[in-house]
Amino acid sequence: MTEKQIDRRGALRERILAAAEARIVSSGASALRARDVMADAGAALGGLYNAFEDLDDVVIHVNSRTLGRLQAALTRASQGLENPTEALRAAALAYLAFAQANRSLWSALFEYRYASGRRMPDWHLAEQAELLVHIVEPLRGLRPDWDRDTLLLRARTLFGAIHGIVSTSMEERFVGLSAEGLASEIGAFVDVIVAGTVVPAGRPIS
Amino acid sequence: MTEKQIDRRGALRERILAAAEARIVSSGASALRARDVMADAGAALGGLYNAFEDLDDVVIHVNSRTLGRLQAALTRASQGLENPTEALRAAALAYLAFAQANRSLWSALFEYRYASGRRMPDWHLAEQAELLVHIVEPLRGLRPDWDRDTLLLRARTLFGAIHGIVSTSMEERFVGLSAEGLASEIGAFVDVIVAGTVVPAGRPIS
DNA sequence: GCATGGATTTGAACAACGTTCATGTGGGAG
DNA sequence: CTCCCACATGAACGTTGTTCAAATCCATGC
Repeated sequence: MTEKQIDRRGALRERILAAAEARIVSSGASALRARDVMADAGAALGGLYNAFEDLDDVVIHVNSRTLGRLQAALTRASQGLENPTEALRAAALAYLAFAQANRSLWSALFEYRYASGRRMPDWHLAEQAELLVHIVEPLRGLRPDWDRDTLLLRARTLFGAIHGIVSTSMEERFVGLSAEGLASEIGAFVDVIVAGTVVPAGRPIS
Repeated sequence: MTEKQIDRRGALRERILAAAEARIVSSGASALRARDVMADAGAALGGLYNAFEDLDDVVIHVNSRTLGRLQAALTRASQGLENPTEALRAAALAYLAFAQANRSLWSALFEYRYASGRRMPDWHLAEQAELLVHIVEPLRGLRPDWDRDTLLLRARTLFGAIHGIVSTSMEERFVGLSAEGLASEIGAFVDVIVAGTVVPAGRPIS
């Protein structure tokens, strides 16, 4: 394959991803249609299956981009914060802010269900696992006595907890809550976690 | 409408719900097909739209049943426990156990997405809100100083957190964890919450 | 320039889906 | 017994994602 062919292929992939992302932003991932995307991308319907495996594959790649932006937002929010509690709060609040500012893309990332039988590809699972870094590091400052496995385990649990609070609220499963109210609630939640996690005063690390 | 007609109508609804539930259990809600359900129920395809509004409506009614069983399991788990911490742990562990024992039905209840534009009916939202009772009561024992609104707010947050831990784990978003490991992790999480929530010793309730 | 051949692009065709609707039917009212 | 209407039926419809034979493109060799 020549360089120009690679460019053409890459350009089509790019146009498809841009079109799919725009449609997800405006109408949600569940309303994404192969015909709409390819019309927006300016190519024939069948071309989708030259550039990607199928429509789910397109969504996965859009999700990968969204994840990159989420990672950047979390890094930006907690960089330079030495205090573990502040870092944890900043990361949790940045997570919430990103979800609120990118509802549809965030829903596609965490709620979209692929066609039956499909599993998320390993490379995308690995990308998602890197979100835990933003929790592991503050947690290490809070509990220097925990080993790597314990840190990772607790970070995963804490991520699930914060994600659950955010998603339960975004789905409006129970009564709605204002954006600011939710932020202060998550701040309070992080404080409770920190208060219950720190090494008890006067009890030396064993 | 005569009584016999009501019986006939009710019997068909019942057969449809039973068939849909069985198919969700064995293949998941996303693989539910109107034709399969009606074949199992022993009626013509179009009959579905006499008994229910549409296929989503069938899923909602299956979900309502599942929710009833979940409610019963939670009530059974925490009844008679006076200690708030124990009651909270019991409810959280029962929630996890139910999810693990009823994977597909649980996923349908909390992850199924209705056709675009549809909202969950109010009566089903109200049913789901009753789950919070199992958290509000122990929380009231832990913090008698909190008023009704605060209790409800914190209960909703805590529900979202526990739900998030369970669902993150069930989706195998990160590395998998054994069933027992997850249970002990949730137990530890509840302990952390309780430790960070109780009225600080020596500080009188104001 | 031009012909060649393999790769890519195309869009008609296909199968599967939820939903609708004209038609058939069964059972209670008069 | 006859009417009548509410429910049952399944063929038909529109919309999907996906496939594939045919058309087209483009780098290469002469």
